[in-house]
Amino acid sequence: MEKNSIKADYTREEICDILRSDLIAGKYSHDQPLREISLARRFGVSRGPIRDAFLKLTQEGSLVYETNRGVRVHSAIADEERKVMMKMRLDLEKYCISKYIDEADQKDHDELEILLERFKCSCLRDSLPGVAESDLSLHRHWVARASKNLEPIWLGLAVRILMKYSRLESFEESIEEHDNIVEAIQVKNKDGALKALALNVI
Amino acid sequence: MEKNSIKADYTREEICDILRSDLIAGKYSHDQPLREISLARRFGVSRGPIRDAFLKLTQEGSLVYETNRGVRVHSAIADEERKVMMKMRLDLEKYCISKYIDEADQKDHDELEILLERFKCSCLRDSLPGVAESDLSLHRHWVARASKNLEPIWLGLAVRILMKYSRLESFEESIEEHDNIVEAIQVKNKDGALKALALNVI
DNA sequence: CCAATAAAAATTGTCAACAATTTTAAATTG
DNA sequence: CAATTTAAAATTGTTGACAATTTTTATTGG
Repeated sequence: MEKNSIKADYTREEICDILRSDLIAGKYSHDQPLREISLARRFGVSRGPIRDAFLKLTQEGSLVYETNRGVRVHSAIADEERKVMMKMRLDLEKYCISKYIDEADQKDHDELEILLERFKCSCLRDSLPGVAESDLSLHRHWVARASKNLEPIWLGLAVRILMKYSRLESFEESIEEHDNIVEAIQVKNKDGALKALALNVI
Repeated sequence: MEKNSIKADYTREEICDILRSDLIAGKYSHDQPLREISLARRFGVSRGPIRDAFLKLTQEGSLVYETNRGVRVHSAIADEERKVMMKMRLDLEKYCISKYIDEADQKDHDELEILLERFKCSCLRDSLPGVAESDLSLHRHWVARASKNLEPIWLGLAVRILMKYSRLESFEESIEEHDNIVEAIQVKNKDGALKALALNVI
């Protein structure tokens, strides 16, 4: 019944993704330490894969690591820092969407539609963890398709930005914003897509 | 005699830093795989710490990881991607220098001077690995002092940018550029520092 | 009762062994 | 000889054990 008590065997990547969406959803409070052993039990693996996931999330910036003391949730970012990050993320994602419009094929468009649908479902039915995860997946789709090089950089920005203001969003507004972005992409309207993106990201 | 045959016990962080500067210096060719066992022997540790370092460098973007196949050196970034990254890095570092000028105390300025001196020595005496490493350390100083949150993001950008064009730089020019940046910082001349930075980073 | 010290518990750091997978080399077949 | 199959080697994935460190608890002395 309880999600966390499922004892399937998870891979490193799955563990990392699950922890990331937990963090975005605010499931752990700021500065709270994460323990290797308890998470190892939760995911039914040994400490190795947990440590791997910690390292990745540390590099992304959502966790902080101190020698011999393990990791804890990063403290909240300041408004000024958030503004810098937003600007960087917007620049990056603009470039990616522009490239995506040029290069995406039918298969990409199909996947895009599925991800958009999944995001809408999450907004209507799920609670925050699901919404955060599907929002990230949707944006990640065009970023990853445009540039595998920029993807990890984008992810680090997006996660930290989401961690701060994940609570207050109006879901209906968010659905409309994403509808506008995807619609513009589908008709290859670059200007429209970039403007819609700017409204959503800032 | 040979650097790589030294068998001291290195920590995870040291291994990560050494590998990073090796990568920046172009010591490994593109798409070349890095093997856990041979590096474990080189650093006199077991595979665990090597794996940790691989994960960090993968997240930064200089290595690529594939399941059951390990890591290999990332292929070179395209010019367009590099331009996007440069813009992001410049924005980020401008914010950091501006904040650094406001907040740095005497101890910071002392450290800054030492790092600048070390960079100059590297330019005059060392080969590329040393220059890349001390260049990164110098910039990292004001970034880390201004924001621990932005530091990992900056590092990811700086490393990828350095990896592409690390061979052709003129060292004398680079010394002058960094002299100008640090001098402006020391007299708290924000405009001058930001302009000097823009000349160095772009 | 409080502070300082000492013992115990909890946690992280590292390692070596084994399992699973991939790559390379050898053998087989047409 | 080339293509396929099979066996061997190399490499990564995971685990449990033990060492080193940190944190918590218990003890002691004033």
